[in-house]
Amino acid sequence: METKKDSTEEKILEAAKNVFVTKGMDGARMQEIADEAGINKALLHYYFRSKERLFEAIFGEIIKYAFPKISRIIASDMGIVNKIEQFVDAYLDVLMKHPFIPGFIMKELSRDPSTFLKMIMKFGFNPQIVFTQIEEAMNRGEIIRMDPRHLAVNVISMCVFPFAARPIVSFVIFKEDQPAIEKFYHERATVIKQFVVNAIVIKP
Amino acid sequence: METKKDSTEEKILEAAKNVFVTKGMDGARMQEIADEAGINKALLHYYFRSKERLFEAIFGEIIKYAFPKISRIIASDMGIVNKIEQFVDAYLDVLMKHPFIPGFIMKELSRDPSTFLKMIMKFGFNPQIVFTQIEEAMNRGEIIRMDPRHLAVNVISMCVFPFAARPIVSFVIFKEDQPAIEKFYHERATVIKQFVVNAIVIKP
DNA sequence: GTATGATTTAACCATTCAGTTAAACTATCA
DNA sequence: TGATAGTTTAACTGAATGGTTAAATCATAC
Repeated sequence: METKKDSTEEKILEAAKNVFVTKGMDGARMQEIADEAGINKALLHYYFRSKERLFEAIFGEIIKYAFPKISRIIASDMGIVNKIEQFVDAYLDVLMKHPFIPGFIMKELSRDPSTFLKMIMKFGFNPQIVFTQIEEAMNRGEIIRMDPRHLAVNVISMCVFPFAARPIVSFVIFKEDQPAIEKFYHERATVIKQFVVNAIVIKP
Repeated sequence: METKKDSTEEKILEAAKNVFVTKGMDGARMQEIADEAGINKALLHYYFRSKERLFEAIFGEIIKYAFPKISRIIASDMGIVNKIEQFVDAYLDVLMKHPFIPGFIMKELSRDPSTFLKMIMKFGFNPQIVFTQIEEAMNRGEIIRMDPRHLAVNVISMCVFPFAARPIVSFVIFKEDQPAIEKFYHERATVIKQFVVNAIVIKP
């Protein structure tokens, strides 16, 4: 019984993810989720008692992706430039696989900040570690002087924002030319790394 | 007779903006808007017949801010580096005055992309102009070679994203230390300009 | 074959919410 | 004074929606 994972439950989770991600908690309709999962409302409630519970299931799942084992990269003891490059690669990799995450998080963030920030705390990464490391590199003259917090925000912005604003980017720049869009997003990692290195690394 | 602007209507618009901006179209409640405006639901419908109409009024207003007279800067014939710097200054200025805009747009974008993209079209700025100018500067060896579209996305990302993700930034980095947050956001323009110049300008 | 759990059907309940209505009240203007 | 626009109060309608329920059906295992 249920050798892999219960197929219906997975269908529900998949459908719920799609609907919640595009419509948000408020906009999502249980009926729509049921339809998309190819079942009926009764069965949907049979699996997940309430909309609230279903949402939390999805939400937790997504957060796990959003703040991934990148902590490990951050905590590692490699050089800062190397570390930034690995961070960008790892983060872009996650985003390419789950491009809807930024949009979803932005939406739910203002709706209910408290539960969200609680979630973040659980992953409790300490940015101070990176900030200190950046400052040391500056003192050694490896990279230019700048507020480490601004540097971090710059890097993360360039990684995340294009996914949050994907519809605008794809419409304004690419007129919905799908293959070109795909290509563009695949190039992001390389471009960002190059851009950051150019901006901060001091050549001897 | 309404010498300035009808005070009640303005109270409504102000209240509606606040509610729509934090809750989104779906999450917003007419009752809440009425309460926040210090009036009752009946009067609210007396001024704006429906939630739709009220939302559209707010939406149009906000879009006007979001895509401001920056077009003029883009179309001007100053040098590209200068132009980027002026763009960043102007854009950050708008964002500092209306910091809620990015979050709002992100939310409503996935809910109803069509009406939104229609709005954008109206402002019909042609990014191709800037792209061409960037390429010319590259050919003259003023700035390094890179896909102009990536450059544009990088700059805009660094400008906009911190506002869209403001709650996270202020929580993770600043632990809600308001004055520090304010200071940080005021520094953004200078930091971004410096960062971009470092990244792309070729020193002779 | 029968028991059990999964699934459907379809009706239903309770609540929330946008929007309406009518009546009364207030202030202002003419 | 009386007309008029703005405003309140309070009750209501109607639709959408989350959630429940009971009975019927289907599949599978025992």
